[in-house]
Amino acid sequence: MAEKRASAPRQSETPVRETAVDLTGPVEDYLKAIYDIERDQQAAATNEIAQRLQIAPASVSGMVRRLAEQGLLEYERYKGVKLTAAGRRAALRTIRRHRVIEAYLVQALGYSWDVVHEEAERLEHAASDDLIDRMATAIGEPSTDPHGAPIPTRDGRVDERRHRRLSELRPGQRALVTRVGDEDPELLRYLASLGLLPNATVTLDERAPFEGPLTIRVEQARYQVGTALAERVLVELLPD
Amino acid sequence: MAEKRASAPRQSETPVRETAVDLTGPVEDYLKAIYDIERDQQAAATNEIAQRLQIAPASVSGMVRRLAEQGLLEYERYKGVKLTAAGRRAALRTIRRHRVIEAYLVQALGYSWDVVHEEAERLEHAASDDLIDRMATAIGEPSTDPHGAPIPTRDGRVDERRHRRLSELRPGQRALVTRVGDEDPELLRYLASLGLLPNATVTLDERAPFEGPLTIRVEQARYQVGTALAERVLVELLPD
DNA sequence: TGAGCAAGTTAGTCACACCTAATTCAAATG
DNA sequence: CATTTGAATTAGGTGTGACTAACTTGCTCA
Ligand SMILES: [Mn+2]
Ligand SMILES: [Mn+2]
Ligand SMILES: [Mn+2]
Ligand SMILES: [Mn+2]
Repeated sequence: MAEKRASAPRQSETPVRETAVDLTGPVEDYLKAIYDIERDQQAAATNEIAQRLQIAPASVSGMVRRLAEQGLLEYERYKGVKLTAAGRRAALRTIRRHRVIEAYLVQALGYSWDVVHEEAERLEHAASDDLIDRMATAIGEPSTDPHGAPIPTRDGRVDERRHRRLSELRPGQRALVTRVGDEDPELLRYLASLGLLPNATVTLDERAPFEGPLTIRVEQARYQVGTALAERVLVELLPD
Repeated sequence: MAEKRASAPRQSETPVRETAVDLTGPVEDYLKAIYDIERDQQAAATNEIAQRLQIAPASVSGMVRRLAEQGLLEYERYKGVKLTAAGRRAALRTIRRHRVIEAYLVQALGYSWDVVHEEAERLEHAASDDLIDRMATAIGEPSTDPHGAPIPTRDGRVDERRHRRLSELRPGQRALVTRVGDEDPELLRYLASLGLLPNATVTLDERAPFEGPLTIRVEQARYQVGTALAERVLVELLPD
């Protein structure tokens, strides 16, 4: 027993500005969510954070104020939040953990890709940096997780290329699947059944009007898929 | 994101007696500690629980009352606590997790035995049953952890044989090391340097009077060790 | 320009898990 | 059998992270 708890009492009299140590699980999840939202929009809105974390917007207001006081966020009331450098560093550390864990579970323990997200969502807060590094080494330092998301390096660098969505292709265009949404096990199982995995080649044949279904080809096979699915598949355009 | 939190709000109006679901990390540690103490004494004293968990006795009083209300403990004020059947089940589940994790870290990831306890102390609360089973399978379903402690089975059975301490041997007796204390990394490193690992054969040569140092032999080599060390090494007597 | 409304914040509450200080209890001792 | 004492409990308090209900704010559109 005798483990350090995150909720230990403040006993330091000197309020020294600490270098982002020992964040709680919930805080790590906030930072991840904000990092994610910020990649699309320029600032993360309260409601969007709340939706991703499945909590009430009022709860987000409170937390966000505290994180700003700790120097992890820039926050102006009614204006949304942005990560500070410290906040971004912490977010990337957690994201690295999450993705290394997912990759390890699949490659070393035979997990299927549709269930690893949930497990990683908990383990990311409990694993030490050392464990994460050992896992990464054991599976050959992969550069992406099982869903194609890039794994940040130990020192917080990450491939930030923004890919286009399968739904944005023009008929006739061929592309490489680079990354798919990782949160919905059902979606992942369905994608697998279509062969729509990272590194697969996909061609958009037709698009029905008014956000209608797309006709795609994946390695010879033809499928019709909805836009909700096509929006969650990121691709890289292939030259003709 | 979107993970289930242990600190979710109570929204059920019906106070149904639930079947021990979803315990928090601290609660799991309490149950483990109480299980451990109960193996030696007949009931776990408040102060002893507090000491093991490194928290104030007052905190234990409060927690113990809540756990009793949840049906995990039998508790009578000023009389100490005992695990109920449900409490014991939960304790053994956590202990299984802890020990499987320790074994996996050593056997699959090359950890050294002196550091795995701390890592397991956190991971035991985050890993799913499925992950634990996969880990166990991956390393061949070991029956003990790296320190010789028996791993409970999936269905909560465990080898409860009580071993004697090295300090209790009589001069001339030969014994097999079965298990050593797992919490102190320094002790573990020292034991390793003496070769005093599970499955080693040890002979007690002499014992100095008044709790004095013991002279032991481990595979030909002769050492003098203190009683504090010898109390933390469990052995099984070998016939002459 | 000023309603109306959605987004966001504040106010007040709760459970959890810890703390210190003060008090109570039980068991041993003279 | 009263006193002492150490173990245990109670009282009161804190920080975290959630909630609902009530409010403010800022933006859009008539
Ligand atoms: Mn994921
Ligand atoms: Mn998480
Ligand atoms: Mn251990
Ligand atoms: Mn623990």
